[in-house]
Amino acid sequence: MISFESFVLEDNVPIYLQIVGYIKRGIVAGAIADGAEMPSRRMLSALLGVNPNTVQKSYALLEEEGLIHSRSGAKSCVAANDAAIRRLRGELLGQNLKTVIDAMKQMGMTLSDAQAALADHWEVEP
Amino acid sequence: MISFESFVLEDNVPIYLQIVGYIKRGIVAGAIADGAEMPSRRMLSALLGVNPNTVQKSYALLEEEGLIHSRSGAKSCVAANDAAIRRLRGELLGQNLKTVIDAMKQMGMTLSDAQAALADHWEVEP
DNA sequence: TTCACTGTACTACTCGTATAATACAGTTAG
DNA sequence: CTAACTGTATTATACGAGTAGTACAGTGAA
Repeated sequence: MISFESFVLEDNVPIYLQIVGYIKRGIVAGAIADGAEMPSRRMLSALLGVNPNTVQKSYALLEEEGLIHSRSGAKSCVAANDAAIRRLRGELLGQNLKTVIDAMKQMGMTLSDAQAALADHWEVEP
Repeated sequence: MISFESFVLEDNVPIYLQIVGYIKRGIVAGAIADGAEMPSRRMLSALLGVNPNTVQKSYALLEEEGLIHSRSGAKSCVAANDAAIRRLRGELLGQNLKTVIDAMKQMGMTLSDAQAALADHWEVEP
């Protein structure tokens, strides 16, 4: 079962998208194996302190993308083979890096600056 | 005068915050010098294709943080000395990197992986 | 079979974002 | 001086996000 221990809510980005991103990254990392059970919508909403409808919205989005499979009454489970995981890794990496790279370039930084800054901030957090 | 040529609207993040971020990065890069005139709220809103009230919200936020100075009737101007710029650079860099580093770590990447990915994506875009 | 849990589906409400249309007083260049 | 611009303020509307409460049928273990 996936752990949501390191999940922290951020401001200015929709909660249901934060949940989707967290689960996607968990799938890429292998923390959630193919076929594994997902926590129920009610349980996860209680754990995160958000509304059940918000988690439902996240799960519906994951279902649309074919990353989880749900049957009425039973727990949802992960549906992500190796090909899907590879595609997902590239997608997430690209999205995350594009924002930072654009910002750093606009601030006048070079690739060397960026790599130095990345190394500086890598081990700072607990 | 600062150029908004490379400004592109993103989804899922408030427009007025995107504008604030763009201007802050411009100040850090030196593209907007201390004392320089800001574009008027009406002109910028027309240029970006957003509502004047949205730009007003951005400027009000920058005013609150002491990064611009406005007098009724005259154009607003930048108020950012070297100390303020240094503080701003560290602030923006930390915010941007924290999100990416957390995401990469959750995906199971090492610092080497991250630096390689950063280099891969650095020169891809026009 | 029973019963707790599951996914799913509603309605209603609050709040922040964004737009729209004005209005008014201060500034500044012609 | 004047006219075009400026910042500032107001009211109204629309939409998505998030919360709250409720309901119902399917699933699965005791």
